[in-house]
Amino acid sequence: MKNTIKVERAKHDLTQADLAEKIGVSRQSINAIEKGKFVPSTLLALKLSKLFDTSVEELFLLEEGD
Amino acid sequence: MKNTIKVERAKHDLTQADLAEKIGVSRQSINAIEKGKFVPSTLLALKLSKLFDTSVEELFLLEEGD
DNA sequence: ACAAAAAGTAAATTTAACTTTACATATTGT
DNA sequence: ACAATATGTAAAGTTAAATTTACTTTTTGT
Repeated sequence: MKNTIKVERAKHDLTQADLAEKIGVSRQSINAIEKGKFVPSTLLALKLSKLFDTSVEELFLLEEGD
Repeated sequence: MKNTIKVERAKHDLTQADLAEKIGVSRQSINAIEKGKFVPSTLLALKLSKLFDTSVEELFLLEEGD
């Protein structure tokens, strides 16, 4: 499972802390998600896709073995 | 958080057990998700939207307070 | 170069997703 | 009505998501 959060964050000029605050999670959670340490809940995924005006499918990409 | 899994399942003529097997979770998980007892992981949400040929956004709907 | 801001990391804990087993109720076909 | 299939539910347990605190490293601005 890959994700494009770092890129979207750059497009929207947000720091990890900014993003964390906007969607109501800890900064470390954003960092961990970007680094692929875990996959966020559907709730978070939806909030992220909404904020970035994209889709969950574009933000989170299924890979072989998922 | 609402979801339209029951409807999609009907469209595709699948039982809860059928769907559970197809995406690799227990039947009770499907039932619990349909009943709104919990929100599935992003991984499951993506598998469901793929199987039903729709989007996570259409399958899972954010509500007030989410 | 220096300071400040941003990002990375990690251990310990809490909360939520998901499983298993097991049984109860509802629906459908004959 | 009866049997089979499908759905609902619940308790107990496991796994994964997310938090908190706290510290280190990297990046950016002046």
